[in-house]
Amino acid sequence: MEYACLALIELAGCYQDAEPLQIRQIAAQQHIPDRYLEQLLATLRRGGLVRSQRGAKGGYVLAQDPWQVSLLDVFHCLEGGEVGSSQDDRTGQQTAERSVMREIWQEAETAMCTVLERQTLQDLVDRCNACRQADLMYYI
Amino acid sequence: MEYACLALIELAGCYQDAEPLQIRQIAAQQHIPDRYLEQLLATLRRGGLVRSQRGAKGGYVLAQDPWQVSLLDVFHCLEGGEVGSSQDDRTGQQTAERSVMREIWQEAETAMCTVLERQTLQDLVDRCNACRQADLMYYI
DNA sequence: ACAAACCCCACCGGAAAACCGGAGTATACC
DNA sequence: GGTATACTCCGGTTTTCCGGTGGGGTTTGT
Repeated sequence: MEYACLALIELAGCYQDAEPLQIRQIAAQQHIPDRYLEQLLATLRRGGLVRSQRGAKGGYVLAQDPWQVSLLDVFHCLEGGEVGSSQDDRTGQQTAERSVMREIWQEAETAMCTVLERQTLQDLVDRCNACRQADLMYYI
Repeated sequence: MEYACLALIELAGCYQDAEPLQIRQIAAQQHIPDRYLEQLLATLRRGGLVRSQRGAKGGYVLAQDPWQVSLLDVFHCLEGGEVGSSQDDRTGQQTAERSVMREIWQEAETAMCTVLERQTLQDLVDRCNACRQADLMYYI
């Protein structure tokens, strides 16, 4: 979840370099176990968020421009495709209370999604830079 | 999480009866395993949301009026008290990316909470009744 | 050919949620 | 008081998810 976003931020930061970033580099930069990150990037690739270049000098590149990818896209990609469709339907227990609860949960989730929707990878990169700037100010 | 809310809705619906509701009844009504519901209600009791009456003819009653309890209260009660304090802090890896990600997550959570905050138990009961009415309409 | 990189599948371990079971203990009612 | 009711506390089991690891295989540039 979080690791995938960190990797994407890293990729977005080097987007204009046109050089693929390797798993090892991202993992070292963000202090993430590389073997695990590999799986996450595979998921992101299957979701069409990144493209991979195999072989020597290979690596990963963002499939789209950083300002076209929202955090919501990342979430939908990671959450297995179907999120709120975890219906049991066992014996068809559809009490009024249950459906109302689902409604509320849906509303809450939607509220969360709208927040994530208006945060693109570019925004995150910018915020990171601003954050680092502030850190430097602290030193002076 | 969800089960606790269902139970509270049930309790809110019988609030004016001044008769305590038993676990068995709630469990049967909402198709929840009763032994599990027992634990949830114990948590809600410790959180001050419900009161329990022991012995024969005992059961549970809402501790406050249904319109004074929001879903957010329920959540805070169930989420163990401390929610956002799950920081690892292992080796102090506080990269700019990580703190930015935490910020976003916080924002998303806040958005969800504000939705939950303006839904009281009374609202849910009303919505349930409206839902059932609509179901009856369907029959005609 | 060879090494650097991605690719795939399967497993492990811990944490949390969901779910029982049993031994108490308080209360109502006779 | 005695008994039945029904909550209370404590522990154990199963399931699920996430982070993490291992051991292969396949593609690609030099």
